Amino acid sequence: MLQVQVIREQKDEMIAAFKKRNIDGSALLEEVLQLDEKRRATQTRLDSVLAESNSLSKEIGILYKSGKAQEASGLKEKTATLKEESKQLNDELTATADALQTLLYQIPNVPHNSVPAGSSETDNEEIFSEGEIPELINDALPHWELAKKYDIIDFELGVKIAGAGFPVYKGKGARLQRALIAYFLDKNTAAGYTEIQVPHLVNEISGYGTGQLPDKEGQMYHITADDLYLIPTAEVPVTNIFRDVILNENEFPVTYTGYTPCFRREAGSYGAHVRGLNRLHQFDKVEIVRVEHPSKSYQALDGMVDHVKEILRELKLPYRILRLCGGDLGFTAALTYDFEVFSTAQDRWLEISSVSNFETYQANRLKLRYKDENGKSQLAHTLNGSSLALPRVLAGILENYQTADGIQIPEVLIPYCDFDKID
RNA sequence: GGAGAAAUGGCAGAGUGGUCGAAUGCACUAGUCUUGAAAACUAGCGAGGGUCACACCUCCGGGGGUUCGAAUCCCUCUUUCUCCGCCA
Repeated sequence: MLQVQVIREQKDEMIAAFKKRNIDGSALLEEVLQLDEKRRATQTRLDSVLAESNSLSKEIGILYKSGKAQEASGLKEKTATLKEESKQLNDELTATADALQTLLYQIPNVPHNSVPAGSSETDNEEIFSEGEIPELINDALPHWELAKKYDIIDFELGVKIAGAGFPVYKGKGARLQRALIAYFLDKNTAAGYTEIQVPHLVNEISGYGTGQLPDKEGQMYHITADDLYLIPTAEVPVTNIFRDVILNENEFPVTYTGYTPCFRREAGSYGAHVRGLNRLHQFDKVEIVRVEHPSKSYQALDGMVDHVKEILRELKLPYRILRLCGGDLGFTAALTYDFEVFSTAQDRWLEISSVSNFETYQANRLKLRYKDENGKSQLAHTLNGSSLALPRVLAGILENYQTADGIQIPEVLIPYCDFDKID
């Protein structure tokens, strides 16, 4: 959520930046400023009515104490009008503040300077690529065929138990999945992230805190009986640890890593590109989350990118990094780098990580602040990234490491698997 | 799931209708003292809105109500604790 005060000061810059998202922000921001002005004016009027009524009440108290009940009841009549007035002003204030809040919830984050303009993923900017695209054997298979051939993932069984998009991993497939989780967590903790296990269901407030609500209401599974949401990413529970928190400056940086399953309804996204592991309703992901001082957050973002790079390098997977364009940028992000692994057998790139700086956008919703050197509260910056999303990494490994007589296990994973080949 | 108790500042803990945003202690910050540290002493020390700065306003788990006036009384929700039941 944007800060009204910043909108007041930088409206024109914001409008320019929103153009990169193909949004005309001028009317929206103007409305915010008008509502805010109305809010403050109403607040001021209400405050003065309350001040008067407060002082009358004090007087009445003193009068009663000194036995002048007659005079007191005279003053009481006065307070009745004030009460009526304050009630009205309060209703007005609440309505204005709600309208302002609703409006602010609808405004996405301001794209960072480096974000290219663009309308779709074709406008994303490739900034880096690495790794050899392997030459595959003649009858190379996509991962869903490999999964069947070696009996390591059973998609039909998942359909039977839950539905499409809920695969069942078996034998070496399950073990490889577990190996990847352990390997990612080990890499992250070695890089200084504290491992954490969090709830997989969150309440509504948490959904608002990180920005999944109200924007992506339909994306999450909602348990209506208890009004809880299945997490679409560990970002939600992990970042919400810091809701209503005021950090000391010396507590920066805060770094957490956590493994969770992720649940996404993916309503309406069916078609050729969602076969196999490409898009699931339930998948596993290891996430990294940072809370940073505003002056350090972009440095931290670069550090996260380097960290993910290192993992992919160790896995020896061919990948590229994209800087998302305004049109593809998530609602809450100021800058996002997507990592994509090349899926040889499908001949396409698969997104396996998304690393973002949200600046103060989430912090403002979360009320996540720190005390600066003057003892004033300032909003912190939040960041997060996948390291990594499991199914597509798995797809990439299966496809890129296939040979005529089985699937090789990447060297770094062999200690975690206790086998070096799926055959 | 049933019965009872509770929820106050970073923590502990007073406060049961009026100048209470809230005693006191601890912690913390600054200063005095000290060669230095500790101790002691002095001062400061919740958050938000508002203002050039004051003033002023709001917040004692959340929401609603009673009252001229609520941390204090009533209703409701949430959470925690104790006992019973159930259970991986």
